[in-house]
Amino acid sequence: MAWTNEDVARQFAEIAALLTLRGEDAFRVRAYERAAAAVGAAPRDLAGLSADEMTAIKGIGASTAKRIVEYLTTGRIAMLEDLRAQVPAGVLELTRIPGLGPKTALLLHDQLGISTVEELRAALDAGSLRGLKGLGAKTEDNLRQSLGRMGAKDTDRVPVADAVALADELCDRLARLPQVRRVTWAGSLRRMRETIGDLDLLAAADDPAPVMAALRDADLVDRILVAGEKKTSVVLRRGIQADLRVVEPDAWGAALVYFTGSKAHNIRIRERAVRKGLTLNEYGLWEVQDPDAAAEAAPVRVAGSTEADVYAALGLQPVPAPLREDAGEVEAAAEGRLPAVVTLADLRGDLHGHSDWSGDGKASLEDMVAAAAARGLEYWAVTDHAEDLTINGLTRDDMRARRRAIAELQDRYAIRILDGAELNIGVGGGVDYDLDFLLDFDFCVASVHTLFNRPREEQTARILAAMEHPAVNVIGHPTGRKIGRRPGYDIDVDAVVAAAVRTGTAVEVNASPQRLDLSGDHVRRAVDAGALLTISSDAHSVGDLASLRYGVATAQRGWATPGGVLNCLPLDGLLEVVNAKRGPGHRRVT
DNA sequence: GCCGTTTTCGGCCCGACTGTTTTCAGTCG
Repeated sequence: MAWTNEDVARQFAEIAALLTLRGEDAFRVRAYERAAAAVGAAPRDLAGLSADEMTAIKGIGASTAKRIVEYLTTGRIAMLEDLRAQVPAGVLELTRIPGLGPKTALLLHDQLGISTVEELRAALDAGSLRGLKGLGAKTEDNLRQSLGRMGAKDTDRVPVADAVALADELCDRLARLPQVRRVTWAGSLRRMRETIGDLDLLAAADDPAPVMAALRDADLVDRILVAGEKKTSVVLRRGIQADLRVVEPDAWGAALVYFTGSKAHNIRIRERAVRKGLTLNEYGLWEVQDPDAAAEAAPVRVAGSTEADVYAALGLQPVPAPLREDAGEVEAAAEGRLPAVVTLADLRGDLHGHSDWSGDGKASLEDMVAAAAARGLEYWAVTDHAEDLTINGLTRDDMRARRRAIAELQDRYAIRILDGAELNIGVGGGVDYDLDFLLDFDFCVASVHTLFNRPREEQTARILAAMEHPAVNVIGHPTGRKIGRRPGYDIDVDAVVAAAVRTGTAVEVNASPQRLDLSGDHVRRAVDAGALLTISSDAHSVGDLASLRYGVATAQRGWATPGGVLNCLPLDGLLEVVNAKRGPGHRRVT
């Protein structure tokens, strides 16, 4: 049961979807959706919890806890099996067609017996949808178009870094319009999720019409989905959807809160507004109108021009965007115990990077050092691959030669160049070279690069063994996942995190947008356990150093503070940690 | 189905846009 929480979350999400299709009470549906989210974000593995401990998690009640226990003990949830038996599998698939929701799916099934996408296609061709209540020619047309595009790459989520580039481009263009006072991107992109489903753009302008027109007419746009007064949606040629909202400047803060989400976070703070006798929408935080008041009485806006105003008026600390996932941040903000999360400016160095001494490095050592220095870093560790990685690794002689190159560069650059290596964790937990040779390095990352599909116990034991080594300072990309390409290898993250605390080894937040490893959820577990993190670019080129922002955002999503991040320490503090790991019997790093 | 510093019962966030309708349902976020 490697991914218990994710498994359970999926079961609940499916229950919610099937209940919706059955036309069940919307609040019951939401309860299951909320339970799915709560389980997915839970800081501990559910397998180790009793039903009582589960209900302590917000969003898990007696009923859902019982179903979790049922799933953990029997591997199935009877309620879900019943639902599956009642709703043909294809009907759920129908709702994945854009513009086709549960009501229409149910109508198609009940009236025409349609329960697969193929049957819908045939029904459209045969013209048998005509005459159905509420389905006119236009809807028929839209469905035909949607079906035509199913299977096209439209629906794929894009990596966060690609989305940032696209969103920046669109914002730059809109910012040039004379009507636009402010423009930015919001949504899951601002929360810095790992992948992005659509781009949410927000602009402040007194006259929205020209701004809407500018997006509709942009050459990046493939087609227009929605063209309203306050909202425009388009699909970009790149295949991703972009939504634009334009508000008056006084509503900027409230609109930014609304448009940043997450949906669950918004619901949470809107409920809080209601309890305070207020109502929150994208135009502001308002006093609730007295129903007896004169119809022409102007509504009173309590807050709206900045996000901080809106949160303050709700009695909340301002919540950094990456934390807005309804994972306890609202409660923490209400109690004034929101963490001061790590920021890019807190990073004093980068502890994982490559030069072209590694076979896969794309820039010279000096170019990398210069680039790290230009970013204002105090230290940079060059951690080229070690000899066991036969394709890219450096022999001992290579490492000695590189050491001379570092010394020569060090004379000319103020930034401290740490002589490092990225070691390979062997199948038994051993690493490259020998102890004596390893103690000549200043800093070592150790990572798994081979044999990804070992059993969980073996894979975990392998990493734990490497953590015991006095020269291993951090475990690189601890789960080995590549986003959208391969899942992580099967390890017990909680055990790794516990060992990190015990051995004084850090765990990496690899900032490469294709890794983001640890993930935000795993970071949260590490933070809760008190493990030390590194936020490292794993740069293989000069440009890769810019990835640090994604590592920082991932650490923020896991509630990490500068105090829990090794490379937020000044150089002497960092070296103290390295020497502490080595223990008294071994050579010191100075 | 969940939840409570007004509540253990009766609430549960709020709005834009489209299409098919003469006042609103469905979908989406």
